[in-house]
Amino acid sequence: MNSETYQLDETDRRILLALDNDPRVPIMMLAQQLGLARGTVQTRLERLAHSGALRPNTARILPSSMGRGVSAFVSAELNQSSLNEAIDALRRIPEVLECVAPAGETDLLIRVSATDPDDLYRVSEEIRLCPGITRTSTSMILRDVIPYRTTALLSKLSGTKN
Amino acid sequence: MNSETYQLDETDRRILLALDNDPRVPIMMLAQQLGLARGTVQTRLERLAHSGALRPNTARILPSSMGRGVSAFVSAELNQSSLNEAIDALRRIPEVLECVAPAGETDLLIRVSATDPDDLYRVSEEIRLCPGITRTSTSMILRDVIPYRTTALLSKLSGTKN
DNA sequence: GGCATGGCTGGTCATTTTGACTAAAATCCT
DNA sequence: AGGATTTTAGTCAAAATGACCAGCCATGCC
Repeated sequence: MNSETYQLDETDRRILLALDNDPRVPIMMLAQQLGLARGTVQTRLERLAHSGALRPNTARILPSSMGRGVSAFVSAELNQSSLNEAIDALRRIPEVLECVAPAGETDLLIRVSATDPDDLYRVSEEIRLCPGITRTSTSMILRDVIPYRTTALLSKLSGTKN
Repeated sequence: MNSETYQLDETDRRILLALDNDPRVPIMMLAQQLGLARGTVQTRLERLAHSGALRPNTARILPSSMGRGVSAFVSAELNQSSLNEAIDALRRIPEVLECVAPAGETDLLIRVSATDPDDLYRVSEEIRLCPGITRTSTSMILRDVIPYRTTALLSKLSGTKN
């Protein structure tokens, strides 16, 4: 179910783009707006929901609306042997919004959010204390220049066979 | 409309958490599941939609489902005077999914996605050629350890006054 | 060529949901 | 305490939903 990710086709993309503003528009509106039969849209929506191609809905929530006005990237080096413990520990910190493993010197790049600089300090301390983490370096995000988006990619793909 | 971000309250958070799996559940189900009146949920949903607290729906789409299996962070240094031109140029590259300005040596941290390493090279070239960008350094994301989430934060807040 | 498959269409049906609107009760704020 | 705001619980007509269906058209396979 997770081995090969579901690939969106042109119709999926059109539906998703049409849902961009309001994910709750009635299926019939979608259908006529896209020139599809209602049943088709209904089927696609159902399929999409189970496809694993979408993050959970709460991934749409901006940290700032939860009183977390301060964001930062924490890069961490770690004791390679205890990677999994470190990840588990990180997962248990609510302020850890995201974590990736990049190639290069830093082993983990962690995105955190906090209420204020003081709180940010607390969170990065908490990260530093995770088992297996040997060194961290925090850099605050000064500005959210382009917020996460896929719209441009979606549109680019549109008009292509696949 | 953008100066002060809307702050979610406890009810908003409960609604959003309940919507996490399926953003299209009927309002009545939500209402009875949460022990609220239908009208309340209806009002909150409408308010939420206009609050600016949520990213567009397409932000839920995983790049992998668009045939973009390769992700990377590109850090860029730039000629400070032409910041805005650089940003505009970046915005016009569909593969640029996100961009933040962190404190520290790198001026911009850019998240990109590509179909394969070759394509990634092409994209980073395209970034390097943006006006005002003087130097870039690309590091591929080997693993998506914790995908973007706010659920933990939402739950943490629950049970608090605000 | 002939056939099965899968997806889309356009139609039906009974049931449920929606949006808009009440008035009254509860809650919040100062 | 008093006013403002929110929530409740109720109504209504109109619309959407989910679950069907048979027909049609591509596609791929033997």
